[in-house]
Amino acid sequence: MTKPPHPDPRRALTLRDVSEASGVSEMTVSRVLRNRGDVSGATREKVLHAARSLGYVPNKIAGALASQRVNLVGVIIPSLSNMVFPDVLTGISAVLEDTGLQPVVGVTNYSPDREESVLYEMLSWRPSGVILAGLEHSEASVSMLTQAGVPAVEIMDVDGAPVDSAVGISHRRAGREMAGAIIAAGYRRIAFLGTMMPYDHRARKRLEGFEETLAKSGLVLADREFYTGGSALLKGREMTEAVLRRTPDVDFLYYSNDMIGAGGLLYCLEQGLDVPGRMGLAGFNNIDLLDGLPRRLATMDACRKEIGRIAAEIVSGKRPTGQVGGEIVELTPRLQPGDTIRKV
Amino acid sequence: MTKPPHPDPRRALTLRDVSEASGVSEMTVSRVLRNRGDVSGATREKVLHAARSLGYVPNKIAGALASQRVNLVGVIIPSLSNMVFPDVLTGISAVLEDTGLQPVVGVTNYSPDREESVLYEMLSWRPSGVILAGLEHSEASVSMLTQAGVPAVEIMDVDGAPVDSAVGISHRRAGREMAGAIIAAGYRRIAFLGTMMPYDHRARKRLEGFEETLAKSGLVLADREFYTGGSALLKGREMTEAVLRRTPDVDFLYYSNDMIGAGGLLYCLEQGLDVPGRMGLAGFNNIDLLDGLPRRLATMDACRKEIGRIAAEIVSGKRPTGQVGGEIVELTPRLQPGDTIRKV
DNA sequence: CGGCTGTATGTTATCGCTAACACTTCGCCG
DNA sequence: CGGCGAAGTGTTAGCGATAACATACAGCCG
Repeated sequence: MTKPPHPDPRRALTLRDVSEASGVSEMTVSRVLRNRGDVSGATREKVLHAARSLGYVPNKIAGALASQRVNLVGVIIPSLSNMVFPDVLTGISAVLEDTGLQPVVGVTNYSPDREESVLYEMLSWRPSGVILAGLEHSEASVSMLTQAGVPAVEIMDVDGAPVDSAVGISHRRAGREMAGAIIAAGYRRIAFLGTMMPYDHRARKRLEGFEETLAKSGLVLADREFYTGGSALLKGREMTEAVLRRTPDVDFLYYSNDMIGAGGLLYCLEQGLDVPGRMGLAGFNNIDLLDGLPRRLATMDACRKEIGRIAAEIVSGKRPTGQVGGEIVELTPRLQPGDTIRKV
Repeated sequence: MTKPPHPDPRRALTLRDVSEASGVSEMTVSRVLRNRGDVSGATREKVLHAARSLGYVPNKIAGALASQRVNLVGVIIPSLSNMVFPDVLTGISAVLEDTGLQPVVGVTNYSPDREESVLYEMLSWRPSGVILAGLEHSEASVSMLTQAGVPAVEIMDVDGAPVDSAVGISHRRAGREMAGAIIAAGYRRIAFLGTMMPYDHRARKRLEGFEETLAKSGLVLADREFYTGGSALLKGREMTEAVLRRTPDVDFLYYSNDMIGAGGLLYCLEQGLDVPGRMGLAGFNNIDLLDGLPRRLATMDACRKEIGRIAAEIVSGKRPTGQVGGEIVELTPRLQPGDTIRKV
């Protein structure tokens, strides 16, 4: 059997193949492909041509092992179907794009155990940074993060102590401010409708802040309703119906997210309720979807893209930070009164 | 300076650290951590204890290089904000979970150039398979895929020739069937509202199939309207308003996706139009959101989870396929008439 | 009790690439 | 015109793990 023009096609190409095809050393090929060091124009052309015509794709595994550098950033979030996280990812990608870093996404489904294993898996690839949602993590996760020796940014929340850096808003404060606005508008029989998830700490903190401010005005929640899973829009409807049946005199519905809020709003409008006169509504997150609703739901912007951007700046060392350790960036959520709270 | 109990904490731990801490060879540690080969119970315990107490996280980069095996599967999709792709990912993850493989997601924003660079980046990590949306790719992408020597599954679409395997539905057929149902219900002045994106090939194919069937009944589109970017729900409203103003006598609105369809539906109901009597509507995808709408939009299920599942089975070699090369799996989209098409 | 089998462990040689340094040529200056 | 710096290229030695083979030590049989 004679030597074929291309060696065994099942074997992946290596630097050596390119080096042989172009008549220079592997090192020079490596330099050309990474744009590093001095290489003459003629050699560069030769090498690039050979690499392209062979269809060579560098092996980053070997490269990373040799250089002890990995251009990946782990991003760990609870869910993709939440609308919220794609926005954060957009912010992250926008910044990372011109740093040579690349985000790798892991999803936990709000489970601390899954978070731990996703984190373990990610760290085993030795990323140059990690961004993860929330401040609550298993003990093992925290110790992995500190051991890892790379920047870790906890995002979305600042109510607590981060392992390293944190970027987010205070959900307690968001809850308090929303309660304040609702009370100021004159509503008094207020119900909460939200997720059941024991691990949605941010929704929990918003509720805590919310009730705290109600209490200061001598109020307590008139009713509360929780859900898990399913189409959020539909759940919003169903929960709203349940609350209105059970507690007909409520005058305000505070939802833990915009999606169920939108469902509730559609339901109220169908029922012919006077919104915001007889009934006020508010959600949380300021998702795009709201723009298309018959009426703009009151909500609070969670600064999602901004959070992503800043987190990415921190992991990529782009931030003009003087300090050695982590930094905490608290953003301010903006109340969007929309059309579902009475004007004062 | 004396030797500290733990060596330089900035240096990441290696097998050697664990091996020294437990008094066995690196090889034995490696065997324990991978559950491979025969290791005595006593040694296993010793090693596991040492690894845990040190907080050792294996270096998969080195492992992958040595074993020439990478437990990653690249998944390349156009967008995360589309609602569609998270479902596909769910299907993929569900299957991969018990194969030891892990999906890594890349997003192209419907740009062939970005697709090419995302693919290049992924292949440079030598994944054990690639799943990517659509059958249309740049020449370079196709050649990378064939060269890579790993299973490649093109998903969502089967109208065309795949590089290796394909799993999806025929969008031409979906368009034809929807047109058939609409005509059968007696609608005649039909408009199309959809994405402008030149690279949304699947929407294009649906429209082609749709017009084809219209033509067979001697019909042509009464109007068409396109959009790019923005909140899809809002765009659906705006486009619908534009069409109704421009062509008041249309009696059916066919949307390229459910989200804009939902916006259109809300608009029509607000205008007090008789749906589905005076005006019929249909979308595409059967997204969850529809469950919460005042009326159920007619749509067609794109079998998203199923597609993800089967694609994952193919890349993981779980499929009882006899053939050597790729296989093509065509799923059948199901028409969901909902409440926005007249019953015949 | 020699030799054989099998279990439990250690040794050696990569995997494909890059850091660090060594080595040529030049050109240019004193 | 000898020497020195810079530009361009090559050589060597790992990076941290695993495959494949080698070894050690039981137990067991004829």
